[in-house]
Amino acid sequence: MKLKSLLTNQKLTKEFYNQNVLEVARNLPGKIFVVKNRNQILAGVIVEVEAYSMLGDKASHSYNGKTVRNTSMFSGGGVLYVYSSYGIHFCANIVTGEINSGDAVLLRAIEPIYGVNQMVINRFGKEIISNNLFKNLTNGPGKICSAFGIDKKNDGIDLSKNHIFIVENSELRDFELVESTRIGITKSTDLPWRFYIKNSQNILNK
DNA sequence: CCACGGATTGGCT
DNA sequence: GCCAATCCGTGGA
Repeated sequence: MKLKSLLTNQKLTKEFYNQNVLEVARNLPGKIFVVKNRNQILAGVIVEVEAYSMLGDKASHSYNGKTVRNTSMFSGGGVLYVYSSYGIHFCANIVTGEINSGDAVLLRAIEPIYGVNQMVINRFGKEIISNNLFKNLTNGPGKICSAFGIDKKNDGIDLSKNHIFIVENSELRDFELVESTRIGITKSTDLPWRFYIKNSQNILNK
């Protein structure tokens, strides 16, 4: 995809984000996540997500209601919710639904398409040449934030008004969406709220 | 005030 | 496959 084409693709709308969290989660794979900095574009195709909901989902940060950490989950569809994980990493979520929904979609894996060199530097602190590196760059929620330079300072931003956003994919090929239970959690493990693109090279635990 | 554990990752066995 | 790293939000005392 040409860079010009990518930047003229339409941003996902408030109407899209305001849908039910499962509807958004099923439709985010294939879309393009973009971080636009002063002199560079970092972008990739979303290939794996998980839905988290305040309602009936004990694994969700919002399950027990609004707190200091999860405030962004109550800010309405199209807001970014970033939290620190294990004190070491950051994870990024797309808030869905209306104000106070407490629902969000976790970005679990992305297939890089622009700014790969910069992502490598962001992740490893230096340039590394390796064929194997590409698959390992953004195939996890903490890795995505590291590669795209996302941290707590980006928590609560509106995806429609900032340098971080998601656009339609004008060159998307047909793909099969796989539904499964979520991974890395200990509560509500029965909910089939993980969605990923079948045969993607950028997903662990297929 | 304090103790606990987690929506992860990477290194070592 | 197993486990340490590392820290802060959260909830109970």
